[in-house]
Amino acid sequence: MAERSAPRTARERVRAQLTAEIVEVARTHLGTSGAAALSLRAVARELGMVSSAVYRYFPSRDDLLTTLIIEGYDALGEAAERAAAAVPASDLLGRWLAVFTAAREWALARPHEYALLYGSPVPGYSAPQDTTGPAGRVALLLAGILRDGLASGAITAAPGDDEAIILPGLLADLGLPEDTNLGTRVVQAWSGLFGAISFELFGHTHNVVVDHEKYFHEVATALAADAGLPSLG
Amino acid sequence: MAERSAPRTARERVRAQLTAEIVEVARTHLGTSGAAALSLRAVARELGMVSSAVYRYFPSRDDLLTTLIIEGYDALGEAAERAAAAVPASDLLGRWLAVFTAAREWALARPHEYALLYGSPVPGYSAPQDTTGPAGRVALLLAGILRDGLASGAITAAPGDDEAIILPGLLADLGLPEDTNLGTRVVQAWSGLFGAISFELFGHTHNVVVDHEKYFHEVATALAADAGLPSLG
DNA sequence: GATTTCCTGCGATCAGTGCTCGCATTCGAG
DNA sequence: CTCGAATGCGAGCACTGATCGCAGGAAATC
Repeated sequence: MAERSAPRTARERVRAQLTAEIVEVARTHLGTSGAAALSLRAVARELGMVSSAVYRYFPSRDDLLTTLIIEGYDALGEAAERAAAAVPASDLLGRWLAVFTAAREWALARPHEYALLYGSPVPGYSAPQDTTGPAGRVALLLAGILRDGLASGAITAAPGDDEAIILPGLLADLGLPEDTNLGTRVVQAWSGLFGAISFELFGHTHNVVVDHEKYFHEVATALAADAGLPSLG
Repeated sequence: MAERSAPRTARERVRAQLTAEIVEVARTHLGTSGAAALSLRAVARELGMVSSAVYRYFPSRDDLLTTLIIEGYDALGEAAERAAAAVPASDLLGRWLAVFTAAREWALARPHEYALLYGSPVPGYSAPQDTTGPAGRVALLLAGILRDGLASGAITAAPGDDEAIILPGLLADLGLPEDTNLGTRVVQAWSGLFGAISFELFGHTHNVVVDHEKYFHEVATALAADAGLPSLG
């Protein structure tokens, strides 16, 4: 298991590359056809190999999907982090809105991949446990903004029941106090963010909202206000 | 097309009943296996007929799913309406919370059916157009509460850009003014409601929220406050 | 350097799926 | 009573995910 990250032998190198190629082709197919239509055999065909050969790299179709999910969470998280980092750290509302907008734009650019992350869980019905890390990156960003605001005094947290609602260890990890409602507000904003994106992307606001961008901005600022962010960053 | 609702001949009667039976068996299978695993052949087997016979009743698997979706929206809407009707009409916050709680409980009781409604759109990627009616019933309820509050003076609407965000004809249908933000808040609450349910059901708040019921109540009241509902109904 | 183990790809195969089509049977309207 | 429409059946097509035994070649061991 040592030196897993640095493939020494030629065999390991070509295996790593072929694995990456399979994922890449799969993501392309995912983007055009959707997750339900993703066929392991079609991926194999496009790579010029027979279907059973793919099973040397992924034990099942669901494992391939899980890889796509993890990479998707990572890509989305990185996009949000980059967008937030481009805003002055003191501009709390600006960072908040940057995270929201980046997440929406990432989703709009690849709806099927987004649906894989935040739609119905497709592999069986068990939430993949090893995806919790990458999946939380966006929420981490939002929590970080609140923590910074708390430290700088820009935010005065309202008293609340966080310790009874949010997993206590998580609050500690996030650096948030236990007797306020900041943790709840973070989760609410997180859930509201992807709820809004899902509603737009899955067509629920079709024939309801005419200016989706403006609506989204409205939701983002409302959630920011709920979390205690002052209107002027 | 006349007298569609009252089947006269024996043939029409048995056809209507068999159609209903197919849907019922399909919903059972959906509840245990999930939408992706719903097999038309399995449904046919359970009904003692051959798979091709089902095609006399539903032109395709997706049409069967569409029927399940529409019936699901209707059932969910009816559950929410009944819960809201059980609260005194003057208790605005009580009605609001009743809608929220009823929707969550409906979803928790049948996660797969809920996922069919508010998860990733499964038939191809086109949002079924004939589902927009039943799908809006919950949103209609929320809008009705705000309209009542506006009429009784319990709510004073904040000025807003609704006419630029929400489809104007819809605002008129809902009886909401055009120069406030009530329409936007309704949609935000609607989206936040199902965002919260989806997050809980799809496992995103696993290892994050410990008391889901309390958290949900918190979100519901926060969205009510955003919409202008006073804390005491 | 020779040998043996392991890795990899192949082809055949299995069970299952959605869906189509032609053939009987049966029901209901004329 | 007759004829057409509705209904069910079974075979069949093209496809899927997944398994298995077999061959060739790379890698590790002797």
